[in-house]
Amino acid sequence: MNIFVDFQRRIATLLEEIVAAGGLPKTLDLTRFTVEPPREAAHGDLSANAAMVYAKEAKAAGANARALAIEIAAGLAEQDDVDQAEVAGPGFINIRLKPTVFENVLRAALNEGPRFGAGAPAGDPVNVEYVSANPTGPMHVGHARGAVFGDALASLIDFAGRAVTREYYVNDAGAQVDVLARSAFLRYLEALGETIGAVPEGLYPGDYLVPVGAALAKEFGASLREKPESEWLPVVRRKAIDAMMVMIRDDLAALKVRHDVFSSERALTGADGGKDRVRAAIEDLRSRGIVYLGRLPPPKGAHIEDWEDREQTLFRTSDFGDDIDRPLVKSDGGYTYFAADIAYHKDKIDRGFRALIDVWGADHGGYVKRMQAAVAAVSQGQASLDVRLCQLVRLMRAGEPVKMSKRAGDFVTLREVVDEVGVDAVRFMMLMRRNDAPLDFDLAKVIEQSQDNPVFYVQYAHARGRSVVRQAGATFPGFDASPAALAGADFGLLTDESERSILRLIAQYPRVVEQAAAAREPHRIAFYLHELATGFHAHWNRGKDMPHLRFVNEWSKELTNARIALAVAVTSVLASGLALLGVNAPEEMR
RNA sequence: GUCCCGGUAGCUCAGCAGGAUAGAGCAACGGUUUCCUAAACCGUAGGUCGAAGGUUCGAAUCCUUUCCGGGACGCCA
Repeated sequence: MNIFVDFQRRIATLLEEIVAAGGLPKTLDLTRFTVEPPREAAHGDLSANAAMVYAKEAKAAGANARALAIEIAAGLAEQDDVDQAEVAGPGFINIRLKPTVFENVLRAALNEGPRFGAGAPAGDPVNVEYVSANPTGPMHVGHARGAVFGDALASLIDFAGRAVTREYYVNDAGAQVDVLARSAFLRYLEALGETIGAVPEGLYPGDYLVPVGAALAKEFGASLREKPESEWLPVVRRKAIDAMMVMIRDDLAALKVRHDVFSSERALTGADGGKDRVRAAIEDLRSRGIVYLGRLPPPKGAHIEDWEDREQTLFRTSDFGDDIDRPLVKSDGGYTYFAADIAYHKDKIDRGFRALIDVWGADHGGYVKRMQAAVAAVSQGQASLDVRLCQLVRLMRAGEPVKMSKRAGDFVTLREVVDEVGVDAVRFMMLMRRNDAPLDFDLAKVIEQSQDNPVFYVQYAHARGRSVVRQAGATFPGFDASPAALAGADFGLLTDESERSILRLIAQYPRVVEQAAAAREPHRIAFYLHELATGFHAHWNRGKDMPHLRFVNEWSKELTNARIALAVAVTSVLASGLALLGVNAPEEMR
């Protein structure tokens, strides 16, 4: 139940009547105006800007914004659940609702429970791809942001009513996995008793490959040692990639990030047998005349030592909005990463997806246009790709930047941070920030100030609400706190202004969900939850000075019923929002 | 040189398709614990929304120019 959408519709109906009466042109776009909660409580419960938006059109019929507003307001004022509709300022229509509206919202929140705020199923299924960290080592803190963001975004879109598939693209086909294999082979030799000394430049030095080497030694004994690289490399590579993916899946689980589908780049290329779908995708484009042999100008800015001007296989991405055309085949005959990525996105489209979302790090920003061009080309304009860029996390330790590099081997792993500050704090902190704003993540600070982290504030509100419900049970033996029982309470007893303001916040939840999903901005949920928690804490504290405002009133079970209903609705919405963010909603704080 | 993302209170950040007197947390200062958990609450103070033009009833928000910071522009992934 979304009262904002409801009134948007009602005003649209009134506008249609005005159009029919000749007061506005027939071509009116009825989606242009908004119904929103006014910033000032004094302005009522809802505010609509319709009259100002259509002022120009009204002028043609001899009216102005205020006259139009007065007409709309008059129509609204006649409706049963509208207490008052008045025109203010340049033409705002401020609507004050009868209490029954909010009582119905409360009832809906209780009856619908965890589904309150969910959107009706609508729209194309969405494919959300996120994380896609290379299978060459454990996840580090830098990966966490995109992982948490993508996971929460997927949950949000799903809750808002669109089917979502959560996907991870495993980059298991490039040169980096050969490096991984050589690095693992070194550890294998080490496990066989050889002294390997320092890990050579260009290989991954991390300790996490030690167990992989040991497992290889256990499985193959010394048999791999005598073989040429061309023979052992595919074997070691397979084992190492599998081990890395197990590790990454564990890291994801620790961060409570889940995926439905893991897609392998290697499988697309047919490198281990099977159909070469990269080639198929390129051939498809070639047959349509958008792949050709040509030359590219040398890149500007960054000077490249070994730039060679040569004829190469190019994809005419510039026909689809990219700046220049892009190469598909490397000089050694292999596919570029881009070529494989085209095949991968084509695969998603072939699986029926028209709406694609990719979550990338900001360092891939330069890649957006060409990928969108590719999706447009491959789908013949039927599919769209939305890329959400997460600015890189600057990891700090007491004000000092910490370098994060797999090669250096001194990166801070995701696991270390999760173990230290907890998954809830990591997730909430990352989701309290817009994805396209940079984030300084100071380890020392997060650990030291974890008490001040907003996640505890919101979780505490939930725990406090649950405690209140338990308290009601202690005061009234056999108290029935089930939503069904509470939905029958007399909500007319909730007359205090701070109770009403909490009800207003609850009524906003469906709107926040809808808009956060449409804007693809999970952080709006986090901010909303903080606001709801603030309202709840504030109201709770008023009960200290004014005992008659407490949730549990031993002298009135009716009043207690109504207020516990409010508390249950608040905890229900908090739990719902926290679930979208993947953060635990505790029964009590320890 | 081109492209992308930022620039809002001392600090970290919100600001919802352009809406009414720009908000929150932290830090600062002053209060509140016989009372459903003080991991909380109340109050005070703090802002030329980087700058300049433009669009209109109205701009932190849209457009142009410009300054500052970060990132990307290679057959890497």
